[in-house]
Amino acid sequence: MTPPNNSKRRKELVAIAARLFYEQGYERTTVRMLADAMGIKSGSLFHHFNDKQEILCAVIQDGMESAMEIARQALDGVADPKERFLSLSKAHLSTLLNDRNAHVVALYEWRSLSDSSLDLLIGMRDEYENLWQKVIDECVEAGVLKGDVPLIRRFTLGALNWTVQWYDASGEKSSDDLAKALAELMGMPAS
Amino acid sequence: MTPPNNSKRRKELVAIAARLFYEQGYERTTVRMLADAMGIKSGSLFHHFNDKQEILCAVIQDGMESAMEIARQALDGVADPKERFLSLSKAHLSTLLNDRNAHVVALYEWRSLSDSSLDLLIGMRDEYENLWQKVIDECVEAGVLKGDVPLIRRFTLGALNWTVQWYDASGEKSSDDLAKALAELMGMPAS
DNA sequence: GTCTATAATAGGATAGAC
DNA sequence: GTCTATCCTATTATAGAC
Repeated sequence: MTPPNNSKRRKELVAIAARLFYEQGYERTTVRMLADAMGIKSGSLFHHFNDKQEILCAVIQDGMESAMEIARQALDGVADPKERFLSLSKAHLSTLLNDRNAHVVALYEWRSLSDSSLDLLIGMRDEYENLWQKVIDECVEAGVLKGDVPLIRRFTLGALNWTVQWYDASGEKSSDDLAKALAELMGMPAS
Repeated sequence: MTPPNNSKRRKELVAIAARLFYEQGYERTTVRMLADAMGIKSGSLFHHFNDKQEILCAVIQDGMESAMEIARQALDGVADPKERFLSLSKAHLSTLLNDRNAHVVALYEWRSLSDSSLDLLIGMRDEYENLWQKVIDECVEAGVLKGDVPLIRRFTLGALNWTVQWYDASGEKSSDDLAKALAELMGMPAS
């Protein structure tokens, strides 16, 4: 039987898998590659996970959880709608661009999940999007943004999520710089 | 030997491949699936293409070419910077959301290309991005947008490209509606 | 919890006839 | 240009010993 889902060892293995899935994509990463990176043989992998897809599910769960946690922290104690939007954007980009891996996988590899994994994770995704929805709602109510809130949320997350495709961590701009630039583009210059 | 790259038959096959790659992703699509959809046996596929990856390259080439053509048409005869931006956005979303397939594959499956295919295609991508760069440049010069132009281009294309992940063609909003909404969000309401 | 060994199959690609 | 037949390897997953 596989061990409990919250074992420390499993967490480590999931983090390693996240890195490989991030670097090469889920489908191109074989269980042998995973086992190698984990320092075990491929047969041993199946002591921790029932199948390959379950590893992906665990990675995505991990990515969503940490994104959620960092997002909540970022909003904690911040009251001004513009500031909340900026802080949430910084948190989002931070998980994507600095601590790359799990959150990126969570955004880009949904297609490879089984239906039952999808059921498990879709609630977490909705929860995260609701956080954004509320913050944008506050901005609209405060008059610093205008338009259809779900649409603004989707455009914003699109602009942010796409940074994964082009951002160069060794370049001049920090992920915080990007967040600021996006807020400015949307008519919310730093006050 | 494989036939010339511009044969009509090959174009048809590439379009079919584009649909499958769009629906399931490149890695999850097998050459047998491709052959089935094309109405031939898998062995026959290799009369038209040297290997699977070459099919992807052809699909992406196709996607970039048609996106480029539609973009040029959209800008033709339009002078006002704001109008040009809107028109280009509409064209981009139209190739992504209505005539889904090749352009979507072109955006999302770069990772699976071989180095030599990459060399071939990277120039086309740059050309397309340059088109956007110029239009945004014009907007900045006209004072309707402000900020770092490459950054604005990337955020804009991110917001647009991400629509693939959530857009529902059977919903109320057309792809043109989305383009308008984004322009408004960026402080360029229809005049 | 990890190992070795291996089963079972799927996947990309080729050869040669028609 | 397509078919049949098939090769060859990679891949996921299992079984049983330690």
